[in-house]
Amino acid sequence: MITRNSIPELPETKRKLVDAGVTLMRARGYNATTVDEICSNAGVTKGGFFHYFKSKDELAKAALARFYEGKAQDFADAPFRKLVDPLDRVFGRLDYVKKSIGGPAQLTKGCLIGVFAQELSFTNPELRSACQEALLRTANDLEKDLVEAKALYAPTADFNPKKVSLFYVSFIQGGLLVAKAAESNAVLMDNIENFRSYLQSLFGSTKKVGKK
Amino acid sequence: MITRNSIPELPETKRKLVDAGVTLMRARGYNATTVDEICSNAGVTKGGFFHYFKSKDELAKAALARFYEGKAQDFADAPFRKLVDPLDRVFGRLDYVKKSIGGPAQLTKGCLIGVFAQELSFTNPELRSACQEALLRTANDLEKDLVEAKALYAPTADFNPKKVSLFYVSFIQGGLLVAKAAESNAVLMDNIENFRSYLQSLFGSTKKVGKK
DNA sequence: GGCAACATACCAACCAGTCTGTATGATAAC
DNA sequence: GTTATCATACAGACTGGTTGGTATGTTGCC
Repeated sequence: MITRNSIPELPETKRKLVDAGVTLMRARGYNATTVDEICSNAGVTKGGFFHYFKSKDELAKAALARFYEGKAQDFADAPFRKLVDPLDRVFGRLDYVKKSIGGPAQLTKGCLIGVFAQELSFTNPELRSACQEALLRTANDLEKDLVEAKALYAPTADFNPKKVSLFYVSFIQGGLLVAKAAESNAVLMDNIENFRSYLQSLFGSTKKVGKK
Repeated sequence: MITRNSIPELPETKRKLVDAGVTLMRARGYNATTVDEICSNAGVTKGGFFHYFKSKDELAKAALARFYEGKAQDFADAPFRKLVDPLDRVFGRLDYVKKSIGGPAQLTKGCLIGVFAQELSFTNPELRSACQEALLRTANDLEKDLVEAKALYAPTADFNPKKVSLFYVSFIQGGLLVAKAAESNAVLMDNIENFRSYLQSLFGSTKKVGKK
């Protein structure tokens, strides 16, 4: 379960531990990140850590939740949300993702959800399930706009908004992975443009495309 | 560097160790797989392991190479290679991937390249680079057919075969990741169909599509 | 007899988690 | 308003198990 309302009132120390966990585990993964590292990174000692978390595992759950909530919040507040046309929101989302990734030069730090899904799915059922939920919610977020846009502009078109949304989540996650290996975000940028082009073909040329 | 010609003549014991490494690390990742596990899985003791490998790290490199070579061999031998029409080969590849994944029910064990890329890119430069090379080669394999097909059927079309190939690698890797988290291959299957649909839009309706 | 191909025992480092201690602030008693 | 009580929030030393790697055999083949 990803609990909302967990953001507002975290003790300072606990929040620092979670943040350190997010940062370190994004880069090194779960197993390669030690509790001691998290502690020193957060400026806390072991006593502090285990005062707030029963185990390393539990911190990982908190880190995943915090990471997801943070991203969800970013997207909830993003400018493209205010667009009235659903298809504008779809393309606006792509623009927003591109912008938040930064230029091809800037290194992306990776997605904690993807990291955990890859590393822990076969060994940690709880975290696997949490990753699944986070990924599905991300897809669902796009799906809503896609359903609306389809009803409005291409009601008879032969595509499934849910599947297209999962396709979106897939190439983003895969793009992040390839970007890590290639030490370049160029792939991610290009992927988004390919997806944009695909969406344009699905919606015909009924609408103007996203800018830039 | 991924060395070819490493497949033919491996000592039986060494081969078993590498195979065990591939199997275990595909599921659990690098850090969560212990040398002892690999040994017992291969029916060898520690002495045997360190007789053939200087370190766990070196086995991982061998495992990655073997995994890639195996996959490359599969694709090199696949029936779609014999098709004379490049666009047929492109769609034939998609059919082949679908078939080798199996039905949505069957669980995919994941791609070692993706696992290593995710887990080790920031901590192990050598393996990161090896993953990059493996991913790029995979993309390049499709790219060749795509270039030919474009020259033949859509020479003026506005798409970049290299970028489309990396898009392909991305959604496959991302699809595998999501499939792990969701414990279902359905996403992968759907992704391939979406990509097929995208390719059809890129090539217009000039050619028949790949068969089911 | 010498070397490759292992087996077995062993070790030192590491690491998640524990235990005990202490500082601080709230609360209650008087 | 001062002291006793207690809980929270940590600090820091410690531990037991794990793990990558080593050192020392032993066996069979050329």
